Amino acid sequence: MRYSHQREGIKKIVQCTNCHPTADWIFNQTKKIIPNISLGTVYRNLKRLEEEGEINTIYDGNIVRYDWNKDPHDHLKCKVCGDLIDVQLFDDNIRETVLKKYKFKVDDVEMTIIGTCHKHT
Amino acid sequence: MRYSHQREGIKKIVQCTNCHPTADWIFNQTKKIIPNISLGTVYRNLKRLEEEGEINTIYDGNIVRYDWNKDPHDHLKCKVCGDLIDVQLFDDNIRETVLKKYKFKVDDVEMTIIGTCHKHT
DNA sequence: TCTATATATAGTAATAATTCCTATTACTAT
DNA sequence: ATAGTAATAGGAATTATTACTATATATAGA
Ligand SMILES: [Mn+2]
Ligand SMILES: [Mn+2]
Ligand SMILES: [Zn+2]
Ligand SMILES: [Zn+2]
Repeated sequence: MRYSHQREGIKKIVQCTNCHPTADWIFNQTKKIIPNISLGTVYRNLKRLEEEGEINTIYDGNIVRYDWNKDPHDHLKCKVCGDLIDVQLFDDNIRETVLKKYKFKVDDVEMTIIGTCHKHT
Repeated sequence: MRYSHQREGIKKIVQCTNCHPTADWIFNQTKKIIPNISLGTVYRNLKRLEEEGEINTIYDGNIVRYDWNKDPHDHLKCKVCGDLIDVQLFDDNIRETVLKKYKFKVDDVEMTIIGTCHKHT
C-alpha cells in the first residue's frame, strides 16, 4: 500500500482519542490538518486501516465507531451521556462453555454493558 | 394504542420465526398477508412494538434485526452462514464486578459471540 | 534526478436504510 | 350518522456510506 499524507493524518487523529469516534468526527478533525480532505477518503482509509489491523470498527447500536485499541476489551455504554468506555473483563471459560454446549467455535466475544457511568451519581 | 390489523400482522410474522429478521424481511413476509402494507408502516409498528416491550431491536454489526424473545439471552453469530443463534449464558457477577471496579451501574449486558456454528464442521 | 506508471485523492453522483410528510381511511364515542 | 382522533399508504426527504471519474501524487527504475 502506497504512502498517503491523508491516511497518516487520519491514523494520527484516531490514535489520539479514546472516544471511539465516528467517521464524521474523524473527517472534521482531519480537516483541521488537511483542509481539503474529502469524506470519501476518510471512509476509504478507515477501511484500509481496519484491513491492516491498525484499527477496529465497532457498532454502538446503529452508530459506527472506530477504535485504535487493539487489546481485546469490552465496552461500557453510558445511556445518559453516550460515552463508550474501554474495560478489561474476562472471556474466561466462555469459549469452552460455548464450544461444548453449542458446538460453536468461538473467534471473538463482543460484550457491551449498558448502564450509567460514574459521572451521573 | 388503538388496534391495527397491520400491527397484528407484523407481530405475528416476527413471533413466528427465530431468525432475528430485518425490517425488509418482515415487510416482505407481511405483504403476503396484507398485500398493500407499506414499508413505513412496518418501521413505525416495529418501533411501537419495541416501545410496548413486545420485541427488541438488536444490532448485528451494521444490520438492524428484531427479536421477539424477551428472556435475557445472548447471541452466537456464525460468520460462515450469518445465522444469529439464541443462547443462555451467564451475566453472573458481571454487574457487581463492573459496579465496584468502574462505578458503573449496569442495566443490561449485551454479548455477541462470533465464530463458526456446528453446521460447518 | 527525471520520468513513467500505478495508486490515491477530491468532488460529485449514486445507493440504501430509515424517517418524515400529507392526504386519505378507519375506529370510537356521542 | 357525525365529529374527533388515530393509523395508513405512498412518496419525498434525510442520512450514512459507497461508487465513479478526472486529476494529482508517490515511487520504482532509468
Ligand atoms: Mn474500545
Ligand atoms: Mn435472540
Ligand atoms: Zn455517562
Ligand atoms: Zn453457520
